[in-house]
Amino acid sequence: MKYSQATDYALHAMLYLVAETPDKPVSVQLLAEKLGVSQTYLSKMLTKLVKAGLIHSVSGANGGYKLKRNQDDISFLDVIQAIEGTTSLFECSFHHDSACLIQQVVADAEQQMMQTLKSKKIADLVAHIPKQPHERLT
Amino acid sequence: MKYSQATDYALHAMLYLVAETPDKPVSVQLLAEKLGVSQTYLSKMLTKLVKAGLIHSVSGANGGYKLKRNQDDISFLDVIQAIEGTTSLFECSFHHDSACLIQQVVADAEQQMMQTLKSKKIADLVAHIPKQPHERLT
DNA sequence: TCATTCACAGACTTATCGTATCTATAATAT
DNA sequence: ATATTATAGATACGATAAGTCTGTGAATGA
Ligand code: SF4
Ligand code: SF4
Repeated sequence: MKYSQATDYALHAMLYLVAETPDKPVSVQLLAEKLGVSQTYLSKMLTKLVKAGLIHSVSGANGGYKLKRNQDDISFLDVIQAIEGTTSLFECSFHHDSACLIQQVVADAEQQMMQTLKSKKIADLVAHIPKQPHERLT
Repeated sequence: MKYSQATDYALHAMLYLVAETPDKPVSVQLLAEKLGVSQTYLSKMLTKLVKAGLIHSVSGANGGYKLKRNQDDISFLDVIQAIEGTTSLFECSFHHDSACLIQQVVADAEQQMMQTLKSKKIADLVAHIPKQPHERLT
């Protein structure tokens, strides 16, 4: 059970967007180059981020992506949920008259994690971005 | 991103084991019947629980499974990790000289969840077990 | 001792989902 | 108009989850 690699890409892309100039859009071509991933694939994730209202897209020449909200407003949770969705980690596959307590327990725990992820903002790591392009491990 | 259905089965099986008599082993046949799942498939998960040291298996006639440790000692986290494994939720697929902060943030959050799951014991829900066999939703 | 009952292991099939590519279309700047 | 860029859809591939089948070996009890 793991977050998808797409989430990894999205988080890194957001990191670059936060670090870049606040106004001028950044093309997917540049981002893909920095991350060492194909443009078409990365654009899928960026589109999800757009639909989640985190970033804004500009079509046409000199277009690209830029932040939509205030950068201090964008949390890890926002990005992760934009990619992974918001369905809860555990859903009981049974049913009967009373409510499901196992599900309740796991949901509580997941809430703890979400709380933390919500408090951490992407902008918190902005100083951390490496100068060189990323190198893939796998 | 979801826990596997196997985790669902395992949690419910543990619930039954905790509720049953403390000493006499329960056969996989009975458990499978209660949960409405095939014996061979359920036994895979029970074997994982055995290897994780949570339950004990007794071969031969009148055999089955019974708890190994003190029942108050078995947490949700124990069961979940026995099935899902212990690899962390997020692993950065890149590398460079400095340490990975994104990974750190997510790991911290995951730790929060694990903390909660560790504090919740299976035995806490023992009064909750339904009399009737489970009915599958999907 | 012998047959029965059980857990256990491995091979195997199938379905589902993540990963990735390709292509076509629509929007915009020059 | 043309080049540039995002967006959508179709498609292919691989990995993992879900589930079945079969055989093996251990304990029981008759
Ligand atoms: S978790 Fe509890 S409520 Fe949900 S199906 Fe199992 S026993 Fe019923
Ligand atoms: S250290 Fe930070 S920037 Fe570098 S790969 Fe890990 S998450 Fe990405």
